[in-house]
Amino acid sequence: MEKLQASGYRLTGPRQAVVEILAESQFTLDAAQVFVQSRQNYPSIGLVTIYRTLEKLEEVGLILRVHQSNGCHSFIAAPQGHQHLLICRACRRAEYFSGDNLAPLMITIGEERGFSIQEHWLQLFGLCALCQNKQVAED
Amino acid sequence: MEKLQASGYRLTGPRQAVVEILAESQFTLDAAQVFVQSRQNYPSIGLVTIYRTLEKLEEVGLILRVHQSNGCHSFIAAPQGHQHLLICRACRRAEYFSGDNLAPLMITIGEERGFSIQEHWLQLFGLCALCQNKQVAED
DNA sequence: GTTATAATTGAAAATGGTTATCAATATCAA
DNA sequence: TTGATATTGATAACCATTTTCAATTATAAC
Repeated sequence: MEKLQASGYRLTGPRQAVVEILAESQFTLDAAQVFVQSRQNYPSIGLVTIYRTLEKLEEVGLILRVHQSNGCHSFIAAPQGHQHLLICRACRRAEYFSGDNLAPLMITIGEERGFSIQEHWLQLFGLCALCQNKQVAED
Repeated sequence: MEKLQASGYRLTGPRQAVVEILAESQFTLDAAQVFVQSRQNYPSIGLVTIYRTLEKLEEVGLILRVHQSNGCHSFIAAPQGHQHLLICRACRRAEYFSGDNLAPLMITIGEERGFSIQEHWLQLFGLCALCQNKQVAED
């Protein structure tokens, strides 16, 4: 919330509710899920406010937008530094990891192809320990 | 087209038009772009047919769905084997590359976190040689 | 503490990409 | 050639997300 305020945004009940939900969640959440959960802390919150708050939280760098194969977006609290996501396809539990050694490859590829590479995007998909003995879903 | 037929689908003019567009494109194309371009070969084609054909081509493995940050999907002819995409943010030119050495990391991460990792997803973004001296767009 | 101002909110309506419906048409096997 | 069935295109429906707008609220100035 401090970071939101530092960016010139006002501190409001609805925003606090959304921040709390995302800060505590171990799962990626889409707008509808954030809406349902935020209502428990702030019953009068509207879905539109969810979208607007998510947009601002992303802008400020507090949350990340996670792309799903159905074209919808989920969100999750942003990590410290540069990390990537490991996501369970069944329950959408998400954990960060680091240690990919992609910098040399990016340099090589960039030189070979004449691209100036700005960013890389890596995500792992699988089943978490809890879901491995259960049914499967999709991205 | 042979692969389409081998999968039990009929060979039709609209499908041929879509396949040709994607087979020849150096860029990722979204449904609307495929629609416009396919019309040049097959003027009566409808947008709905574009969506249906893209769905089948993806199912058969002839094209890949590329996720964009705006939530829309683009498509591109599938590569040989396991490769990843390097995409120009300005013109959406796309090239495949291989050589990421992620297998060891995936094993390590999977063991550490108790995940059974099924898939990894890597994409590079930047500016192609032709666009480096021009304006920038987004994913 | 009050007040003024501008940001924020929620409801309803609009938007835009994608999907379902359905009658007409075209493909392919017999 | 014919018949069964997949495919097509137009229209309408769908659904996540945005826009609009009047009412409310947080914050800064008093």
